Amino acid sequence: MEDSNQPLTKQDWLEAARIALAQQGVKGVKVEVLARHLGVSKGSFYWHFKNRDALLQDLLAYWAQSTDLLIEQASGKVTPKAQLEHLFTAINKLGVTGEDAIHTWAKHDTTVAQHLRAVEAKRLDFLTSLFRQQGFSSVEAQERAEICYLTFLGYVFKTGQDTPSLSQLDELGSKITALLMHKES
Amino acid sequence: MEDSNQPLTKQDWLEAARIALAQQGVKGVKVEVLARHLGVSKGSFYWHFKNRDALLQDLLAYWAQSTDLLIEQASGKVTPKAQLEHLFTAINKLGVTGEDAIHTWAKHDTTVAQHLRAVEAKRLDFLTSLFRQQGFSSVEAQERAEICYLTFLGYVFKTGQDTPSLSQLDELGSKITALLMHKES
DNA sequence: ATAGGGCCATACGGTAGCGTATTGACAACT
DNA sequence: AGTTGTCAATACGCTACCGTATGGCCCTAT
Repeated sequence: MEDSNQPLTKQDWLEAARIALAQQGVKGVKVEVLARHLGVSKGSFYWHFKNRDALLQDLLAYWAQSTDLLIEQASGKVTPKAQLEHLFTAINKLGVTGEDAIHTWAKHDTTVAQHLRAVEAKRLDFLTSLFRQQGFSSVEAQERAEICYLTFLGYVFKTGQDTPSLSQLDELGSKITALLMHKES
Repeated sequence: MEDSNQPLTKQDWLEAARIALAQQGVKGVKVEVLARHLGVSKGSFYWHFKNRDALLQDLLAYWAQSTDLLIEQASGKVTPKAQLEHLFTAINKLGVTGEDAIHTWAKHDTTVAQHLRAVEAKRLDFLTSLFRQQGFSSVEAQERAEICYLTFLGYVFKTGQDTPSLSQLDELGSKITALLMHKES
């Protein structure tokens, strides 16, 4: 499978590993399985990577980038509401890359846990700043940011397409934005 | 480890498996590893269970019960607000049994997916009924129930104790209840 | 043409885990 | 004392996977 008669690149392996990670978790990222899936032998793998751990490390860095890109992209919008909504739609377009696998992974690997903590700090900081721009107090902004983030996490974690009314991430984003960005009085 | 010189029961194995599932995911539930952890050989395991799959099936049923118990318990409270808050505190007391592992598991096992769907339907129906009792329309109640549920999922999925302000599930429950149960006008 | 490097196949030894088969310790009952 | 049932140890074959060692093919540069 996946024949193209072209020599494989490190990126090809990374992409295959990313898919395996998203679908099967870390323990599903297996050298010989990836090799079979790419239509080569593992002799190829050990030319591109020192060992399996090296692949996993690259994979982690590869994943960590996406948050930076998303935040940078959303910062372009003008109002906080628009930025928050844009986040959801952008994530929806990208598709979710296996956040759940990363979180599960982080439970057993200290390095992964550290990276995850850093990434989540960035995400929460950005969300908090949005709510503060909306006029909420520091504490209130932080709490709403967390609820917003947890809801997002819950969504990407659910993966079941059986959500009745808020099936699309877009719709969820709109609803969340309306509920949490709304200021009374 | 875990010596007590008492003969093991099926429940002992189930409990050990439950912990392994929560910590390592399905692929972490290994017969020989559990045996080592229980201080016996796997000869014991294959007396209590036909094979690994049988254990996993029992494990799934074991998990599915908890939702029924929780809903039944929460139904005792009078107001919808109290019921919702009670859910969070009760869950907090029980500790979370590895919801994330179940969800990840469900991605590759159709049977698990079905059970999970059923359990989640129960949960959402209950939450929706709470919001309807509060006076929200059918659609609005359903949407708020989903957001509430997703937030909960996000919390149990996060597992990182680094949540700054809403670190306890109780606090999150209060905040969520206040935000979502509040009716304007 | 030939020498070297990029990319991969094959073969090997090692470990971990599943499941089976056989045997054994120990208690309770007769 | 002997029989039976409960629970567990041991030994075995099988598969999947990791990592290494070695050699081969093709392309390019000299």
